[in-house]
Amino acid sequence: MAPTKAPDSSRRSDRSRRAILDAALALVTEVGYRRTTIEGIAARAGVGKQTIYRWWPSKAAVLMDAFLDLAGRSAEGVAAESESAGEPDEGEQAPGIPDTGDLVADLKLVLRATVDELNDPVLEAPTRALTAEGIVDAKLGAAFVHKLLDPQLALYVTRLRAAQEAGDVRADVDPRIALELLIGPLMHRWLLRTLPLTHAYADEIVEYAVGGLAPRP
Amino acid sequence: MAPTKAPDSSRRSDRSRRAILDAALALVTEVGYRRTTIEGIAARAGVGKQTIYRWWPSKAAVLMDAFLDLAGRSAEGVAAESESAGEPDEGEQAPGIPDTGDLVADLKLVLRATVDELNDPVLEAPTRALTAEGIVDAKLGAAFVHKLLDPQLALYVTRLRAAQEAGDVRADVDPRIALELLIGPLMHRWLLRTLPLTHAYADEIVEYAVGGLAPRP
DNA sequence: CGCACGAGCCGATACGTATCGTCTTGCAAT
DNA sequence: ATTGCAAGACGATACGTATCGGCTCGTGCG
Repeated sequence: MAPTKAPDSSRRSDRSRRAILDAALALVTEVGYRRTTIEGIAARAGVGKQTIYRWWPSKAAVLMDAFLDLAGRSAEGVAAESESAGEPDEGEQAPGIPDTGDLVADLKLVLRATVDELNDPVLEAPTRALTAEGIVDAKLGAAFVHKLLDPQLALYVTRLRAAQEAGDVRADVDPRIALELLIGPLMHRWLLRTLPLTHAYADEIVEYAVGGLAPRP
Repeated sequence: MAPTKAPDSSRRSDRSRRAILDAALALVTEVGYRRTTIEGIAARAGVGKQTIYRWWPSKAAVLMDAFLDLAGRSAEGVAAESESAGEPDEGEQAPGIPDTGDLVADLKLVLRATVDELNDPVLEAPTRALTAEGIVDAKLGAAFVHKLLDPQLALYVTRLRAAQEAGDVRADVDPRIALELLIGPLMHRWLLRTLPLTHAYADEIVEYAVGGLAPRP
């Protein structure tokens, strides 16, 4: 009763894997998550359906891998470009949050970048699809948080810890909560589309939040 | 140019309507949104499929109405309780945020109630399903925000305006942004399940947020 | 008044389509 | 020879539409 016929990953076709990931991402941005089907992905990738079902348990899982793949390549691209470009671009996750000593300015920079990312039409559809799926499916949501969100949040924690040591933030503040004070409102507005998500909004959130975290004179 | 659309709502069977709404809500909490089907709702409600398609355009729309219905009845229940508690004639509609003069205490009360609501197993599944659907489907999301969220948020705006007149909040603060500083983190934690959603968390959010909104001495 | 009559909703169900996830078949690679 | 792969047939659901009698109204004639 072999419960799981473990596929031999050493024999896996990387060519098919990439084609599947690319096709999934393309279809999601083109026709939306609802109307992208496994069969559609297989057809676009020039791949048999079984090749998808062999390696992924669900459409959401495929999209998650595709998204991780995109994030990885995007990070590489930005890192390479930022050397020749004069102005810093968006999506500067890998190196962490800058620490110029000015907490407000640093956070504004990062939150503005996050705003740009969320407003990026290429990233919007897949991100919304994954987030929505994770909200309903606890298992997938946990994977999403663990693989994509937590690493980001950890950057805030280190920056906020530094701010505490510098005396910009009270010592009794929990960084895990402080960070949610910053990105919670951003995500809320983006997810529910209550009002436009702008740089000005990010700036105000930073100012209000840091005001509540700063030492009381 | 819509000759086919115009069911006579005066002849509508309220019995069927209720049965459909109840069945939809029950199925969503029992088997989840994904696996509740229109056919399943019809069968459970003892109703023809066409009776659902006649009055609602989609599964999400049915669930939205079911949810509004639930919220309405729940509000009545609360009103009935508070009546026997001593208040002879309380308005049956939205009670609003209390104003005891202590902004922090008032907000903690309301945010704790919101936490309890979000953790209520009866409300959780339908709320998650509707929110997730709204995140992906902009049209439905707008309806969700307009019918369910905005009325709630308006209560915060009035309370925060009062706080501004009382001098507890700076006059240059936009209440629409201040309110998101409060509920954004709550929703963020609930939606993404990063950490448990507790009263203690609600309290800290209120303290940090109000600290950032208060007049600077 | 009273009672047929027709309009329209209702429960039920058949229908064609879409998508799912599994299974089968050759083929290519190793 | 073994195993992944492309292609697609297959049964199972669920969708949304189209009808079919049955039932409940409001209307108008007697």
